[in-house]
Amino acid sequence: MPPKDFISALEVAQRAGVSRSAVSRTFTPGASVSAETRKKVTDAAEALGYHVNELARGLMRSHSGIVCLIVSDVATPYRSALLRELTGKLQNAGKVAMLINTDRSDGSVDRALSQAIRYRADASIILSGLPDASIVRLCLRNGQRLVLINRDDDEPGPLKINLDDFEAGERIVTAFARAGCKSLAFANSDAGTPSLMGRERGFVAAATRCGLEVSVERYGWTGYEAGRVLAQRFLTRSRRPDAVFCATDLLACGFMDAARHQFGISVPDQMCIAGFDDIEQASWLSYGLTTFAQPVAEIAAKTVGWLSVDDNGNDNGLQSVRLTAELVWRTSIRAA
Amino acid sequence: MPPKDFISALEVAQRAGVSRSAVSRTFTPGASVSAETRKKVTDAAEALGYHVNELARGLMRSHSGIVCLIVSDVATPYRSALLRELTGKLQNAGKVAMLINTDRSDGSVDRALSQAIRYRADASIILSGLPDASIVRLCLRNGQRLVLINRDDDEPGPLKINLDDFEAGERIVTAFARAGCKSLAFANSDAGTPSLMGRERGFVAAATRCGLEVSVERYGWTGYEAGRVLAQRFLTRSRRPDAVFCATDLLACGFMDAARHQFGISVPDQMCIAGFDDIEQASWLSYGLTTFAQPVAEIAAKTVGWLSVDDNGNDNGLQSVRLTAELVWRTSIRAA
DNA sequence: GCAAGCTTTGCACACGCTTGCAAACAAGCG
DNA sequence: CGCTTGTTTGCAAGCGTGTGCAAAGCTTGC
Repeated sequence: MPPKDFISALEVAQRAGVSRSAVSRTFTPGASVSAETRKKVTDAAEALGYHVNELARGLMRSHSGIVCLIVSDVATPYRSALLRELTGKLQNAGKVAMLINTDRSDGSVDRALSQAIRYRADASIILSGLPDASIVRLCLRNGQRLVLINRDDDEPGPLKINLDDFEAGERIVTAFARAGCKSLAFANSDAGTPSLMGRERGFVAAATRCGLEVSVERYGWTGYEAGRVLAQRFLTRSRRPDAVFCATDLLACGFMDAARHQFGISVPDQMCIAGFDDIEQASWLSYGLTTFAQPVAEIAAKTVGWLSVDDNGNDNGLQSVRLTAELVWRTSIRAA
Repeated sequence: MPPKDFISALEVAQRAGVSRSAVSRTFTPGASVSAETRKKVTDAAEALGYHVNELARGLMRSHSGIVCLIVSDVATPYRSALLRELTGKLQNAGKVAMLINTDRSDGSVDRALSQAIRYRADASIILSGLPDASIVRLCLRNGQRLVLINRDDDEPGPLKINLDDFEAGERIVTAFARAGCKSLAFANSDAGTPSLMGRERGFVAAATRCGLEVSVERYGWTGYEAGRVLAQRFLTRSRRPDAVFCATDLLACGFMDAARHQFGISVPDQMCIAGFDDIEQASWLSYGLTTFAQPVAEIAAKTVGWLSVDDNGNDNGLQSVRLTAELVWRTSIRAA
């Protein structure tokens, strides 16, 4: 197989009998080409299998069409759902998604952003971790847009999208109270991210305000296994809680499974459970988890919309978006 | 904020007091630079916040470092797990992943490949759908490598990675037989992909060979909901199967949930269930699903390994890899 | 028929980088 | 010291594209 390089605009031009600028303009929306030459060009391009070289194009224009998605734990239900929405909407907006995995190590996000710069990405969307302020400034200085999702940074410049975590924590307390629960518990990961802590603080605040007993445990990462461990901790106590709010649906699934299958507890009769995210599994028959829904579609829409506003124009003052997580009722909290 | 363009190698060169070539060579592994000038260059680069422009670099070199992942239904547990492995290993190999979502519409994969060409990707990995032969040839002709995962095409050129689906179907029959099951069922999606059909054919073949009763239903897409519908179909029959092999873990979860919660069937006492993929949920306490494990790590390793063999050298004859899916035993099939 | 206005087209430069080539330089050897 | 060999370094020619500028072509109105 001869690794003959790609067809260039020059070859198309020669075959079509026009100048190279003509073929360039043919593939540039809004450029001035007569219908006749356009036809000649597209025909030749078709015949030769010509495809514009976006790398070269990105070299000339200041934008590449690339948007970096910086994320850890891609395989997690909530993360992958958000990924689906983002990539889909980005494609519809004519952008292309570059996926960068981070781990939880230090500097991981910084390395990702550095890659975004090397590929001259138009924007970076950060779903996990928090980058160093200096590299954030570097990105912004070069016209790269930044979106922080659920990251709660207050540096000006990036668009910040956050949920009403604190209020959700409060709201679920009243739901538990209405179900007649007296002894509340919050099962958290010890990752300590602002979203998780916001939910916790709202929950504890509302519980004490209502005069309800409340206790908190934190363990591991926000996954199923951690939920089981947390159940172990809460359910081997002398006095068990009768309502537990898990910081994450995955935690909730693990917690519920342990409660039912290892401790023989009946949910929601003996214990009410709620989660956060509304991952697909929350709706499965085995769980029927009452939970707060992350508005992933809306998050993605807001993000991509902000990226698509006119470049040359005003920086439209939007700096921060706050969305509310709706509580979707299923069967893990008993009726009042 | 002044959209002052990115720092170029020229500016670094001027500040360092060397030629532009020197800074280029400093960032090109294996190029000839003295330790002294390298130091001057890296210092200047650091001070100025210089980052190599990979777009321009990809214009010169014949490879861009970009690898396209073409996939539909990213948010699915198996798909996202594979995605995690692939992106991780690609990054370790110094490549960068470009994610392209496809839907199930016609030409969707072709459009994705066309984008891969426009960005001069070094390779494309296709996890969903099957591209048109003509565009495959176009990719290959231009030195773009292609990997088809579980797609079962026989065009020469791409690397094809497949599982022993047929054999898995056979193996699970003997497991069912050993558990004393008499009436077998296969719950499939009607997507009709080669992997799914392979599992079905292997299952049916082995069952009839063993003289066991066997019936097949196909419905919808390979998700949880389809599993519930399939359960409905099988379990409202006059004669219920006592063992069902689901083409996919998601189908199995839906099936099992419906069987237990809607039909009050006890698994595995009254009915044995097996799945395929070994998604995370299969190991959750509520399911304990006995299933075949997709060797995602191995698939990713084989893929990235193949992409990393020396370009200039031989095309190393490898064209097709066949991996085996190990059966992982849990509790959804009763012991013999 | 001519001037004015608009559209189309080609030229040529720029984008930021890599790399072959040859000059410059350093070192080893008789 | 001269010759040879090996290492650095700068020059300049690209890579494939977009786009300003001016020339050319076409249309319109008088």
